[in-house]
Amino acid sequence: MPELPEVETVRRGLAPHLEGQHITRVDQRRPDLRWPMPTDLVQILTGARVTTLRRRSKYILADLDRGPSLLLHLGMSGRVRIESEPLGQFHHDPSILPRHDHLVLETESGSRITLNDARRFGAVDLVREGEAHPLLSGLGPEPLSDDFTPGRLAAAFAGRRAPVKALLLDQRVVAGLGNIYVCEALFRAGIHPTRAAGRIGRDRIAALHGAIRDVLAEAITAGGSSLRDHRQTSGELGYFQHSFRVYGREGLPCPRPGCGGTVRRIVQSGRSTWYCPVCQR
DNA sequence: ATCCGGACCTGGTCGC
DNA sequence: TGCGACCAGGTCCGGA
Repeated sequence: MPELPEVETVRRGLAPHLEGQHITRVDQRRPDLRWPMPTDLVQILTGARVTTLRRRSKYILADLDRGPSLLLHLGMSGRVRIESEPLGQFHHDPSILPRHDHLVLETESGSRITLNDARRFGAVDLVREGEAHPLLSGLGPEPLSDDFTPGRLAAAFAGRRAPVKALLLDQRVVAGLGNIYVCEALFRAGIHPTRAAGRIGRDRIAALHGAIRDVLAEAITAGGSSLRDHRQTSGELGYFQHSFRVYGREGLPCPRPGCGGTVRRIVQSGRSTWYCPVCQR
């Protein structure tokens, strides 16, 4: 489900409940999600203190005061639930069925953190110190960091005949984008999603670079608003879904003033793409 | 090397 | 109300 902004929102929601806290109890309810969880997961986590919660791409990393870091990925349907009330008194969201609660952490301050993932495309793993973890080692630059530059994007696009949409979904090119924010960034940059990446001019790549940063930053801000309102800490889309300009808006008018186009949906390598055929070229 | 389609899962929605 | 078809925010893998 979650792309970079949703994962960042989950991280921010989780941080006050985890950072500095000892994990007092761990309940692992199945051996695997997409892959097997480490056999020593419960042993490593129980009694450990979380020092820092970080995010890399769509992964949340909890550094521990002992040994490895905990790695979480929410896949398509992963959610995190935070409960501070004792069991039994908590009136939880009925849309999150306890049926798919796979991992539960309790902290010394009494928070209970539950990973729920119906489709089980998510992942839980440990990253040993100094290890080049296979899920992390191939990742491209963090889009909101200084590592992500127009030049680097241009270099990744050079000579490539694949549609620009496919390359933006490739986590080796830039990390953290998914279907939604790729559609939204291409719309903002006025670039047609089927255009061969290698045939986009430098100025338009620079515009795309800016659009990627803008849309992610705005979505994170909106996620933060959701957090302050206690609307969502779980990985669901926050307020920003009301700001989508093309995603999911087939048949609606293009929001660009004066454009007059109609948002279209096509399918590219099995996934829906929404765009405006008039102002995206 | 690059590109694409299929695979992994469950649940929600829509049309009949 | 029931049932099948189709769709979904990710990403790894294998074959062309």
